[in-house]
Amino acid sequence: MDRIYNLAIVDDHPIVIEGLKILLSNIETIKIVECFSSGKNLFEYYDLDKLDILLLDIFLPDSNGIDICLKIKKQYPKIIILAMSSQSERSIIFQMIKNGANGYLLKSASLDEFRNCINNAIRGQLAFSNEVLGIIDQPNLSDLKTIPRLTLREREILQLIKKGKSTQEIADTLFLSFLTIQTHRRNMLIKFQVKNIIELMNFVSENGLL
Amino acid sequence: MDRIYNLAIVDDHPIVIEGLKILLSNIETIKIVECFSSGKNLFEYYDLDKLDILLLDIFLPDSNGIDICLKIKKQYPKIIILAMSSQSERSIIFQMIKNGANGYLLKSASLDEFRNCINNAIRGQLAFSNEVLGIIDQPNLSDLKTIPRLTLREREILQLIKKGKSTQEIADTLFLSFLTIQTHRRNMLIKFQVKNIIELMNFVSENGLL
DNA sequence: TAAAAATTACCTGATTTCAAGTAGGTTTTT
DNA sequence: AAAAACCTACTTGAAATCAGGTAATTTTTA
Repeated sequence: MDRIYNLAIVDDHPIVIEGLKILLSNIETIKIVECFSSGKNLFEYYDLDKLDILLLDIFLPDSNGIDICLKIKKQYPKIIILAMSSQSERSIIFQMIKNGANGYLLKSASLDEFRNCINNAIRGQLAFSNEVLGIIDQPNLSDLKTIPRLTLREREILQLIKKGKSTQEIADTLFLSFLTIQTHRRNMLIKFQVKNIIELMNFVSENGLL
Repeated sequence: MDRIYNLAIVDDHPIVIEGLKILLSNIETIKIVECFSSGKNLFEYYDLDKLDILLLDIFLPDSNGIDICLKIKKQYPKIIILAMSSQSERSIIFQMIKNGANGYLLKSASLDEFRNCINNAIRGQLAFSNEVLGIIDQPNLSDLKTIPRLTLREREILQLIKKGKSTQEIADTLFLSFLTIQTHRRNMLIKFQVKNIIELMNFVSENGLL
């Protein structure tokens, strides 16, 4: 447990990198070897196989942490990947874990949480910041049951609903009967088990449909 | 120009605050007097009139930088306010300037940009980070009309609407009459000139209210 | 302290959405 | 070719939202 871990950061916010540097300078077992501002920069790095830990932002200008995580883990399974994000979308957290991430922390986490998560991840645990734990804790049925997929028409109608169009307006733009649109709306409410359009919109955006 | 400027930071990301501290430690004319993690914490501060500069995050847990900026500028017009955000919604930038902000910088800005903006703002200039300048350049008519701000109650109700709650459910959770909620809903539709809740939700999220 | 804004709550009536069921025709899959 | 899924469209009726107006009380601001 005495070895020095080589750590790299991927984040497009220089100010965040600066903060992380300070934070990590207090941990003697860690050495920051490189900071990247995009996924491209990361993959261009010549010495990836020397890395032990990767702090990975989810939202990046040219890519996203979810895909990067999968790619890195495939090639270098030993690298410990800690996902960071300022948002806490439930499904993103799960996708990240599914892709092999060793932890997930919100940028709003305290400095202590950051330190703890990094240390725990080194010890081989799955590490989450407190707020993330809270999100994971609430068992969400939608994690278990497969998400029904949208048909072509449904997607089309959903896009118009999202723009704030009423049933009548949708019927007019698609040259369909008002009643047909009503049926599609109802089918979607049933299929996604929600009780109104807003819940439907939430479900759709949370699960990246559309 | 030799004086020391008292600076405060409002940001709910400890890691960002840490980074800013380091960044600002290189500027001799600036002294960080306080860091706040929410709008509430800021307004509870006893010594606001001693502040010269405020670095203000737009997205905060309890409020938003746009409202905070207006309120601060009204009471303490001399305080230099620099808005920070990780997103670059055009209308938010303009709203911020309209409310008296002295600059706007993206958190993805380089450390030099941060430094320059702060220095320029001190010199009395409107300071923008490069990417923000690019966004401002494309003229857009909808920037002119002021976006009405939400009252406390409205925000509260809007948050419940966003969760998919019906008028009756909102009335129950807030211990108010069904009719009162209806009135608030209607007021919001009128005030933001939209025709239904979905358009309202869109408007709100596009403009970073809530 | 007076004026303005916000919060609460009511009424009436139109419009829209939601719920449940049916059903014929088309497209896709097995 | 049959089965399954999809798209279309209807009926009836309940529930929720939207639109317009009024108004008293409380809080905030000038």
